[in-house]
Amino acid sequence: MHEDIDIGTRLKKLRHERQISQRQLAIKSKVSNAMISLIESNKTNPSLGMLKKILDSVPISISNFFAMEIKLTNKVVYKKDELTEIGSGPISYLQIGQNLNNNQPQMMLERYKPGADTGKNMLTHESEESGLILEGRLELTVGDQIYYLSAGDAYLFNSSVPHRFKNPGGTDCVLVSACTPPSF
Amino acid sequence: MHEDIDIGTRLKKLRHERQISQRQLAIKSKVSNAMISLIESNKTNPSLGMLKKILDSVPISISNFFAMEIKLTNKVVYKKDELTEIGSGPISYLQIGQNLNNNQPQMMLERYKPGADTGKNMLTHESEESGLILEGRLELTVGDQIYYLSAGDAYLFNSSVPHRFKNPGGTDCVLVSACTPPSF
DNA sequence: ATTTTTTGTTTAATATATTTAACGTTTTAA
DNA sequence: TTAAAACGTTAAATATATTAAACAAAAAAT
Repeated sequence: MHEDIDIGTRLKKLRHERQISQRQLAIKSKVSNAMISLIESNKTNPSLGMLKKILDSVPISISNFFAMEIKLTNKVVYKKDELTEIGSGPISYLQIGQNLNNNQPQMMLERYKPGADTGKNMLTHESEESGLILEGRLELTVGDQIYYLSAGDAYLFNSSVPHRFKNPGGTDCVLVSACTPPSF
Repeated sequence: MHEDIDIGTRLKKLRHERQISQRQLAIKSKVSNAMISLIESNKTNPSLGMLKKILDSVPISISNFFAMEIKLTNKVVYKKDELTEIGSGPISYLQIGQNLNNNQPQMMLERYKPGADTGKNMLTHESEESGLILEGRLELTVGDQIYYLSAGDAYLFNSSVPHRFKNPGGTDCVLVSACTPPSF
């Protein structure tokens, strides 16, 4: 159900990156060095005020501290045929990159065949998403509103609002989208 | 020096968005309702385990909870001629949306005239950026590497690495890009 | 070689987060 | 128009985070 977070290794990693000792960090943040030790070994469940005091001295924001991820790849360019297909059937999603981090935009080249539809049970996820139509027409439902877009038009909305994509036309609908953080 | 964070109103706002009462939230997250009340009125300094237990039941990540911003607009669709031009001269940047929040992808339709160049002093900012070429050719420099891309090709890299865009061809280069968080 | 610092860990003392149980107020049902 | 349920707040009980102080091990200094 509720798994606890390993803030210990997170903090230790951050501290090692900055190359400072527990005691140095303790002094900078005006906290006991014992506290740093206990947190790093996950022997305590620190309060937010405590964590903030420490992170403020680094400095790094709480948000970024928890978004902090390990760099995996140094690949930059993905040739036309190197995009990874993560869709199937009447909807194709060609994603730029693989194993995306939480702070990266998930950019995709999407193709909807005539009539293709994400379905009547609406999509919701914790992201912000944006897109721009390249070819064809798109029927976009966001909340209780229905919009019709054609080539050149664009959208931007919070994905926690229920939404749906459909190609109402007789030709393929092609669009480029970006989603932050990645939705799947 | 160290200012404390107002997680009280943050949580209250989140709870109101989801339209649930303190007690309902308390039950969902298996926490006492008193705790929710105390947190929302900033009368206590909750532990991270406590906060996570609550946020897990919403659900929302700690990172996003602290990145959470006030919604400014409910505009969803931007027609072809409603994109906002934020470039000038030989490079055109048509941005989707205005006054973007920190957690939104900044998506742009970019057009580089022949020879257009972001300049030899490289760009660096704290973001992740991605793009896909629609027309023409692009010379992309990231770190000490130079790449050549044509229609259909794409890129994805960390913007803190110095980078540069140039159109080396004789025709316009058009691409769609996404940057998280927005770089300007 | 032997202090002298600096490292990270641990224990007991104490400060405070969290719960349980009660409170008064407002909303919903009958 | 009274009863019952749900709302958010508060006080005392208790569980636990945090500190101060002492610990052994390793690194640096003399």
